[in-house]
Amino acid sequence: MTFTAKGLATRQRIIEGAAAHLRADAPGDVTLDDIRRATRTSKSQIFHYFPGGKEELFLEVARYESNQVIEDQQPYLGALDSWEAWELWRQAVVARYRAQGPRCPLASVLDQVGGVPGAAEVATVLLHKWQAHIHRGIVAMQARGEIRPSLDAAQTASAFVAGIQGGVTILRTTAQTAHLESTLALLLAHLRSPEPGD
Amino acid sequence: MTFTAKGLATRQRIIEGAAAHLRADAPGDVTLDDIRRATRTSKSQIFHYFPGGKEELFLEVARYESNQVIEDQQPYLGALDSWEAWELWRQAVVARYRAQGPRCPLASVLDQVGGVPGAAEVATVLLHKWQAHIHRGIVAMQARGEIRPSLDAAQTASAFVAGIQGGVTILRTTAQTAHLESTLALLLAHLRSPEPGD
DNA sequence: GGGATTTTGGACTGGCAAGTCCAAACACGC
DNA sequence: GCGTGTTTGGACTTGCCAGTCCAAAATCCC
Repeated sequence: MTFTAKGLATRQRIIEGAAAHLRADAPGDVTLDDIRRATRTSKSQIFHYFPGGKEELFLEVARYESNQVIEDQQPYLGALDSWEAWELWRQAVVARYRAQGPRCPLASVLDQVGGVPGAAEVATVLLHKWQAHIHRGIVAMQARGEIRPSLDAAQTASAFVAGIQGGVTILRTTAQTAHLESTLALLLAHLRSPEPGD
Repeated sequence: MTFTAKGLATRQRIIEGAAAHLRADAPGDVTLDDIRRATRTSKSQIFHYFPGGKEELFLEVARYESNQVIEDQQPYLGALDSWEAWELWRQAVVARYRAQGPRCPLASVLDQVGGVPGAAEVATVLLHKWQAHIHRGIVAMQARGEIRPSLDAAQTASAFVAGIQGGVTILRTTAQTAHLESTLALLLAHLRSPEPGD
């Protein structure tokens, strides 16, 4: 069961085609026939390249979209070492989710796979990476004296991730970015707020 | 198509039985036969009391669970007019979600109905109520001089809702309350922080 | 008590979608 | 070219589940 170069290309085409299809409006319940149609492939190809069937394919798509989430915040997220970088990052996050609207590619695909353990793992890994970037940024800012040392970097990074996550969740159901923006504004203000008594 | 008292009791039993079933571990895809079994009713009863079928029934369950979410935070959420009340409220929220673990009753049922407009509305109404309570609490605290007047009450209430929402979402996939707790701790600290320059 | 109405049981239907299977086309090394 | 392994098409099977239907039992109201 080894794949040739052509085979691998087809496999990739299926993943990306499925991802594109899941990004479309209100995908609802997506069937393998939908994917088949969207990617101009046949049933046997899907099972040939993803022996685990639907679950395996969708997990692959979830990994793909999960990488996109981080990618879309670069280069800012990777180098939060100045107030300017933080500001650009905030704008990138808001812009990305504003453009995306209520359709969240990653959430859509995770909805499809449901509660299998692999899905939780993809989400957990993403959250960790995200939080680690923010944490590094806060520590860097503290090192250069831009953020008060008494601020709990771990707690703050955790709150950032939770706030963004919540803002995006609310965006998905209300189609409003207001909550996402409020959270980011408040958290950035919190970062900037001086030592009490300064 | 009018219902007698007995009929209404059956109808209610179906709603509550379905809610209980949806709270069980990993409900996955819930079928009407599951509900039928869990409530000791027959197919015809379900369609008799919920002519709209699965969608109507599950929306009813969602409304029921949505009320629970607010109820479980009372009486604190309705009277956030002292630091003690805020603290008790925070504890109630954390305790509730810690007890609930990764299974969120409301999220489970909303997962089942999917993207129908009614589902979004139930969620939106809940968020609004929740946010209104918090907003009232902040304004009340400002009125008695416990919170600096320069704090943007609307933005902060919005961030609270987003942060809690995100914390709960993360709890659902990681089974950890850490993010929820970080967010609440940070936001409460933000409420208490003094006027810059005081 | 009796006729009208509501409530209940559960068999049945129809459609849909995941996964299987076989055979045909194709690629690649020799 | 030839044989072996890979890739592709698509018909078919299988099982599931929402929703329908009819008839029996219970209830209500006069």
